[in-house]
Amino acid sequence: MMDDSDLFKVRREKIEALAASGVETYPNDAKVTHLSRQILDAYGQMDNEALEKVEERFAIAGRIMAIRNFGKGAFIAVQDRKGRIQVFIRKDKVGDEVFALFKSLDVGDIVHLTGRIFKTRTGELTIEAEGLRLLTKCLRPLPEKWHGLTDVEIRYRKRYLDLTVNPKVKEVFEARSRIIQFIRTFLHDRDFLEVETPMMQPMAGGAMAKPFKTHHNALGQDLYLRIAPELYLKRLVAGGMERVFELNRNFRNEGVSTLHNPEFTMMEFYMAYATYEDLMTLTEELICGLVLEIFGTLKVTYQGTELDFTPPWTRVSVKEALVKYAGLDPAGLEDREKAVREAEKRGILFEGKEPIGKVLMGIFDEVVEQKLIQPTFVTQYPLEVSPLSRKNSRNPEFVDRFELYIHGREIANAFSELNDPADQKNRFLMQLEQREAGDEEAHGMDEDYIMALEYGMPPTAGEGIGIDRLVMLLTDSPSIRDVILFPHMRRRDAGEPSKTEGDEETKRS
RNA sequence: GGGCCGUUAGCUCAGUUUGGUAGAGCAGCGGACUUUUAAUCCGUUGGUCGGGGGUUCAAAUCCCCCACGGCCCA
Repeated sequence: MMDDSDLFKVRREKIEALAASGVETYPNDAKVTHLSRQILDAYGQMDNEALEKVEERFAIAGRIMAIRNFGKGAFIAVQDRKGRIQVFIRKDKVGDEVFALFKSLDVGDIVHLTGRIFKTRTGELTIEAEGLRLLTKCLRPLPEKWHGLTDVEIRYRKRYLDLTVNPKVKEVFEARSRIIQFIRTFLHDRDFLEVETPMMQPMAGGAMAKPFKTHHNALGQDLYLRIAPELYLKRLVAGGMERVFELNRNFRNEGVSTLHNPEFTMMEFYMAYATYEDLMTLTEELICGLVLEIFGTLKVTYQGTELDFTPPWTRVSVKEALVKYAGLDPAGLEDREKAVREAEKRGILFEGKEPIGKVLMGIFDEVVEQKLIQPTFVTQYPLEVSPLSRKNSRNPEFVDRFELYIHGREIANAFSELNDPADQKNRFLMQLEQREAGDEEAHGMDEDYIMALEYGMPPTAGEGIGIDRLVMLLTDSPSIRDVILFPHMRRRDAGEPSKTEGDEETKRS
């Protein structure tokens, strides 16, 4: 379709002409000696007198991002993975043949350049070209040099273009990589073992969410994409892997928004002989370490709001938070009827079957969550919404759990794990009741997990941290799509179901 | 799921209120120019106006449906 556009045709003809003249059009033998950044760092401070004494020759490669032509000379901006450097090419230096090749090049072409360095009149360190090769032709015009690519839909669908022309985008993903690297190192340093557990599970457990369903043809078996790795990781703890973590994708069959992508990255870790209180301290250490790594300070700005990560962070129970942030009368927390009335006052309606814990959390989600701007640990969650969590010793209606909120968003969820198999079985039965009452997200019964607990899992604390949301905070990104390279987008040819798709996928694997 | 906004040249955008031959800048093409950096100057090509239907002598513009996206709400 777009192959017919004049711009495409002109560029294809250029490369066909080169091929016809005997030039290898897609060579792969070009050797690179320097990155743009290395040259600028090493020689950027020198004046021309000093640069003249530099005998070294530099070979760079990258994409042409700008061409400024002057008849028998030209400036071009070449972009590699570390930035851009300017190259000056002059006819009397490179000769007629190479200069003619240069004249046929376009912005977007990937080239190899060799030469010496000097400074221009305006003081910019520049390579004076002695050699030039076209490595890869860019057949389609790049977005405009000044405004760039701003259409967010195209940015997400064609991320390669976004990365090429919007340098900030790459910085976000470089930060993401550093964040993940930091987390791995942090946990390895504390003797955690990184593991990988099934993403395709016969039943999707470990969280309350709707799963994606798929099917194994040879086994004739339905499978679910995991909503959490939790139950497998705890089986590992039962097996003696006392400290494990997994940093990988979860899948939840829910809506998409600036905070939700159907697949998202979660880091879960489990630590035997620790409690949820130990994990609060560990979480402060981890996230403060990250914030310092990325910003060099604990006070950072996210979307115009200053966040202060200086520990210790506020710790407040769900009930205290309901009183403090939602203005509930403490008496309204006592029984279900009063709680429902409090909820109704705030416009939140309940059908009539939800246990009190769900009612309290309903108010919490609606009213309190958005007010937790500074890093805050919310503790002591109702039993009904925490089927895998250990009961609090003093108040068994609540569990030893916390969630970390920053900027009104849940960033982490952790608890002292329930390792009493009888209690766990009862909790699953409670969940089944909720499921029968119409709660599609209620947890299912996992007999094998209970059996693992029957063999014995040591007292353990576990936590999940939403990596995408954390990266959003640490890169000042307003949307989760800005921190996921290829966020899920609705297909554009939605009306036309493709018959071959399934076949292709089988062939590929 | 609901509300609002958007979709016009490869890219960034005017043009829609008030229907009357579809525009600009950049990119491209031709020409001038050997220290520019959004280089400059002269000339010039390029459009199923997201898709479909309707109203009208006439629709990018008004009406309806659909697709995709963004923001807000649930």
